[in-house]
Amino acid sequence: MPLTREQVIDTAYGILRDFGLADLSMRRLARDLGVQPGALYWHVKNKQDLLGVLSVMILAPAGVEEVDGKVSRNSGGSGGSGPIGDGSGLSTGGVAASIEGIRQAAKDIRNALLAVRDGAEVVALTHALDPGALAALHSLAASFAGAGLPEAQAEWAGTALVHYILGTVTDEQTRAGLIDAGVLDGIVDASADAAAFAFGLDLLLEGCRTVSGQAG
Amino acid sequence: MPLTREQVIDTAYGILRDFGLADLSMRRLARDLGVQPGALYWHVKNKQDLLGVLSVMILAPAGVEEVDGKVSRNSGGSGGSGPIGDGSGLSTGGVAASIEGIRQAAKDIRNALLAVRDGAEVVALTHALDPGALAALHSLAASFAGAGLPEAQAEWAGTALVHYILGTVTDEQTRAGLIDAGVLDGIVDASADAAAFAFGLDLLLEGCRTVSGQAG
DNA sequence: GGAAGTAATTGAACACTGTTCAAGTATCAA
DNA sequence: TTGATACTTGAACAGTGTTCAATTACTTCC
Repeated sequence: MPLTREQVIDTAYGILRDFGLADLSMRRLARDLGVQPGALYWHVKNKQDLLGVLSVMILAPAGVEEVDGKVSRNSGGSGGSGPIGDGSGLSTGGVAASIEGIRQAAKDIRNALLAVRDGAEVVALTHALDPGALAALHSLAASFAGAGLPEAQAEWAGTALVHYILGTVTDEQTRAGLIDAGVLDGIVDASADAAAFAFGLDLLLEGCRTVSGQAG
Repeated sequence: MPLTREQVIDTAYGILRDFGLADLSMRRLARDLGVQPGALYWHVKNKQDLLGVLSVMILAPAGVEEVDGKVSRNSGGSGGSGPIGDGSGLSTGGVAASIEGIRQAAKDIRNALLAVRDGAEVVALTHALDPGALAALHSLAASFAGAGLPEAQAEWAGTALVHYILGTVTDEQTRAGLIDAGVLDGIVDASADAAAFAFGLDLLLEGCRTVSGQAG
């Protein structure tokens, strides 16, 4: 039977997950599928298009679903959802609840990125070429609107958080990759990374609380 | 007369500044110097080494000087320095003064990055492979220690800020590049970008103030 | 069953990338 | 002038993403 787009994407995802972005070349992908490189371009527009699809897959466990253009959050990640996330897409609680929801969403996104090698880099690449293409990031950024900030500021806060997440996790994974390759020595301290991430998140969200309090 | 390392670096800097990272290939660089590509490798270890040097040059206007291993800040950027920056490398004022100094340093770094095409991307690349290689970023991160935060938290805050700066400015420049290339439409609104950056910076620094106040 | 038409794949090529290295050429000191 | 050092060349290696005419596989219709 002929090659399908699904096979191409799944195999690409497997290479990325297990070997990283550097190993995900069109030729390597074709070889793994037992096919010539040109064949891939029947199923996929180009490599960036493929990475875009992979970005969505990477972020899927973070629990954003798109149905008929409506976006709702689904309490992704491991463990119970926080005090928010009723699935309506509209915040029901107050400012405090919103901020806690954002915190949880940020952590969910980080976990999703960490589950795939170079996940953050791939997502950052896709996001750079087309912010708004990734629902998970877009809805995270949008959720600041329900946190007591005026429109412009809410947008700015959202992009700040997205940049922080992608930058931090990209660094974590780059460091892990270098250590893994023997270029850098040291050990990967996952709990330290998690603590550092949580602290930076605290700063942003505390700042958000303060600013929204004084200029609501 | 023979080619010098300085010529190589200066020409590379010129290509980067005027045409961007995509145009800075070793072959293009060699062509501009009227030389074969192999000749470059007598003066420069490899491309990453070259980018490392360029990163230092890009950040130079942000006003960090390295003399005998000691790092001091030199009130870079346009306009007068803030209430800090006495050049001793040690903060003399209180927490508030430190935070204002950090804010100014962050803005200076952003301006330095914006002055060169893809400046943020180049610096981010260098920083990823070796954090601590770039004095300007390192000293910015270190300056949180004088802002009333315990050691571990100060380090986390520093890396958070660095990630925020590099991520945000990389995005600004990528967007500008895409618009310039006609891939994306819209106009570059520099003042909006500056306001967005300043707001994200506010969040981080306000958060820092709050956290340092409750857990000094 | 055979012809027609579409769907999919091949294989080769294009225009690049960073990097290496034996061989050759300048340049300078003895 | 010889010898050594400094530097450059030209070619090659091993890749990269992408395109496209020609070819094969598969399905549909008569």
